[in-house]
Amino acid sequence: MSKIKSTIYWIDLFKERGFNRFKCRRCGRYFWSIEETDICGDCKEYNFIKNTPRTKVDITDMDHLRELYLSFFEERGHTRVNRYPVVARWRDDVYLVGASIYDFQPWVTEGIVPPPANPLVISQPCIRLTDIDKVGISGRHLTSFEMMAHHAFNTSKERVYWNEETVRYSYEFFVEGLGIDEEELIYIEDWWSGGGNAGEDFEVLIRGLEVATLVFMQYRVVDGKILEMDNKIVDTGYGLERIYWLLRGTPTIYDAILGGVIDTLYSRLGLRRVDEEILIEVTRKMGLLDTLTKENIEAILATLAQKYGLERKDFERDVKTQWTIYRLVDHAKTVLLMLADGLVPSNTGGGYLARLLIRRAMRDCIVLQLGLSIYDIIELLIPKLSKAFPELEEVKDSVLEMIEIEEDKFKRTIKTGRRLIQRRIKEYTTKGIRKFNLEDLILLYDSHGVPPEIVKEEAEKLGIKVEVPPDFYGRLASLHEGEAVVAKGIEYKITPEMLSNIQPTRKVYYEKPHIEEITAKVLKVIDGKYLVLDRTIFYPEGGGAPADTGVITWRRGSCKVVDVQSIGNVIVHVCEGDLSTLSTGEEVHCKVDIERRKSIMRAHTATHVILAASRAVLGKHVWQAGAQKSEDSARLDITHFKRLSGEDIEKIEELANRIIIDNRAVNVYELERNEAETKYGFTLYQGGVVPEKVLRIIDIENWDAEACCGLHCSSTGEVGLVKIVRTERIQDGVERIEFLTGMKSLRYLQSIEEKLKECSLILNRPLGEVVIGLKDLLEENRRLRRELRRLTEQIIESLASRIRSTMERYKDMEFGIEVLKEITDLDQAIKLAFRALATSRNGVLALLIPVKEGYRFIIALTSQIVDRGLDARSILKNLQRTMRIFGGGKEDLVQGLIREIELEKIIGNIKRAFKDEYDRIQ
RNA sequence: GGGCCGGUAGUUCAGCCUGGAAGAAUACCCGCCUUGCGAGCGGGAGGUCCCGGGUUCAAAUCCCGGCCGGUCCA
Repeated sequence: MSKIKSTIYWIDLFKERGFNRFKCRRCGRYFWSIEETDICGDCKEYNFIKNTPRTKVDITDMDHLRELYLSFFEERGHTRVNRYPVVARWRDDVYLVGASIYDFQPWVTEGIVPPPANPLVISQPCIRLTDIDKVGISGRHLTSFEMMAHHAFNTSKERVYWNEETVRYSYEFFVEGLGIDEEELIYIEDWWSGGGNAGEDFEVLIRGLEVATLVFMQYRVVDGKILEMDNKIVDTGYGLERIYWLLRGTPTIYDAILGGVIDTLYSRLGLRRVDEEILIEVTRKMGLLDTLTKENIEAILATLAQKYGLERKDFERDVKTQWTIYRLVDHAKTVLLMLADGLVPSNTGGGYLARLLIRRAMRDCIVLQLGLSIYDIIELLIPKLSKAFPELEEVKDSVLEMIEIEEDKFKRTIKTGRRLIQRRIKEYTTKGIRKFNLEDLILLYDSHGVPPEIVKEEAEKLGIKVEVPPDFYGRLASLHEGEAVVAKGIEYKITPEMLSNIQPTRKVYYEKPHIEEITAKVLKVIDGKYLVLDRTIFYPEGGGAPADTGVITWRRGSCKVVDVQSIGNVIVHVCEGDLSTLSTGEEVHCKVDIERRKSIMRAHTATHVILAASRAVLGKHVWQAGAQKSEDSARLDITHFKRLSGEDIEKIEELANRIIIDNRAVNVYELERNEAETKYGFTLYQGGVVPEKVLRIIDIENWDAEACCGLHCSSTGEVGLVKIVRTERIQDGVERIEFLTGMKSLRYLQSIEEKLKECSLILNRPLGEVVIGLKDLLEENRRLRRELRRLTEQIIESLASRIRSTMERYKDMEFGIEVLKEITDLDQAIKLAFRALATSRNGVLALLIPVKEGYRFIIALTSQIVDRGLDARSILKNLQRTMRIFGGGKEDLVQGLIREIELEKIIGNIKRAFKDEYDRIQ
């Protein structure tokens, strides 16, 4: 991408303070520094470890540092904004928040919604899994971190601040806020792009460590072209953990931020730590590697082992153990943040990322045979983190339960995996293979979730070599490459441009949700199908609720409204009927199908009631994962880590109905966004609502509050009876609840009662005894089946002896042809045939069972006669020359169908075929 | 959202590719051996082959659809 030449990097402050511009001889980038140097901070090894920069404040812990930062910017005119959840529910392009700016994308950055405050300061927990493989090893990578940030949103109308002020703030924070010498600061000129936006930026480095990035976001990237935006956004990011590490000067970032937990783990496990001096050197070397491969890691370790005169294997194991513990603590913290914000582990979606982390951590524990589980670590972490995240205490129990369940699931996966491995190896040994097949290795992971490391461990115990190719996961990726992505079709041909000159539609359905009819003025008719009015009572499709239907009439005609869509802030009515007699400006009369509307309103209010009931019964981790309301039924998808039990459902149903009987008021009002978030928290955003500046709140008195644009009952009593009719697991971690409201619940119960009554009538038992009656019936059925089998055995036995006595002879062949009336099942006939042949040596027997097309038949041979060369299949072939006979089988048994009626002819043919074929083998 | 794997005796699974008599191990019941336990030996009982359709003379097996479970990727 071509960089735009810009004077944006030339900051007055630099001149004032004596910064000069240099070019790095390593990376070629320009940078600003007071001290003269030809190498930028990024290309140097760290030099703050065990040698921290001088500061004027003594930072006691991370909470202290965070507070210092936030209040520093508050004092400089920024409004403090609460952190957002790490689960990015307001976006559909990402699952997790990876930077503070994610909180404001796309609504604020695109200028659709004003920022919650301007300028603002925030400390946003972020999760990034892109460098997951470096975590632990590099000494500085984390899967979760806090991005402290000050943001300013400049528009063409309002300038807040830009490059000069931004750099000045950063300088002041480090030099005045923390009291670090200005000579320590290095500002590297760089370019940032991501999420469709781009801009120049400064990387701020102190002693080789990047502590902040200051981005001047002012371009949009479309098809590789860079276009200037109207909105210019100051997007900064100060790494809380990075800065804290800098001030602590510990060998790794993990020791700085989670040292206490790491110490506890070490003493609990009774393991030896790597010597600190050596660890520092390991970390320095690893920190400089761009990509970590097994080879370059081991090369470095080998060199160091030699340098310090250590046994290479021991040293490697100690270092790797230490890395693993770092990684475990890091992953555990990230998982904790995810789960605490309501992510439920799953086989799909965002929940999968939580599962992935948990499984990687568990795999490490197994491979290194640490007597540790991620559960223990999370238990240790909760008290440490609850100062910064007080909500952890609240969700502690369900988080720990989720972890427990995940651990069990993975253990089960490993257990099945071991069996699969053993089975493969059994196959190998019979075939004499000594090496594990790569295809099997891929299959085990891809289809069964067994990591290759586990396969290696298990298989090598059994003496089979396993080679895991270095690009194992890459091969998997290419395996999945060809998978198609299906694009969603666009339903209507109305674009926002076609509506650009039209005034926003007045939404009378919000003002008066209960009125049925209204008069409105025609603003535009598009394609003789789409009608735009100045005001409407037709609710458009949205938020999981379908559009209203109804009729519109005017002086010379009328039409049906079949769908309603909201495009921008214009409501478009999709009509069926002749609109040609309609002219712009004409008055029309609108009438909605009010019964249908009321049904949907009941379903909508019930959805809120049930969601809150689910949270009350199951826990705070329950979030709405989707919802659909229709005239006839409704469904709500909730996140939950277990299948809903019958008891769970009963409790939810009961609680929901209690709230309805209470007849609580459903209040609808608008609230300024920040105020709403402070008052209710992020549980407001259940239905994937756009967080606008002003939110429409649906508040069920002392029960539930959600931002929602739907139409609701005015009190819960209007919902009527709520009946959950079905639950379904739509994916791991998401349960679907289908329910009915009002009269439909009653009708449902009535129809069930009706069916029960019918059962009672059929079983001839009172209603209360149908279950017992049914059980008795099934038991009797089983008993009769056994009885039937016993009797059939007897019949077979007696038929067999009858057949034996009627067998005829041809030369030394015994043969028989029998028509069975006592048996209808072909399998029983086969049993009978071999039973009858048991006493004969050279025997062949045909059994016929009459059916409507003719005769089902089998022909069975004794093994002796087969040994002598007679083949049942050639007898069949012989018969096919004279009869319409279909079938097949093995040498001693053929079966099939004879499509002939005349029995005597059939028997004659079979008899002749027996003799013919016997003669042929003589 | 997409891909892959699986559903057979109480349990763990084989059989499926290549259609033709539903199997093994284990647990269970009975007997024998043993002072007793463990174990061993012999025998017995245990099945809606997930459900529905299709192909076929014939389906656990092949095809389509559904349900359920597992798993990987985004």
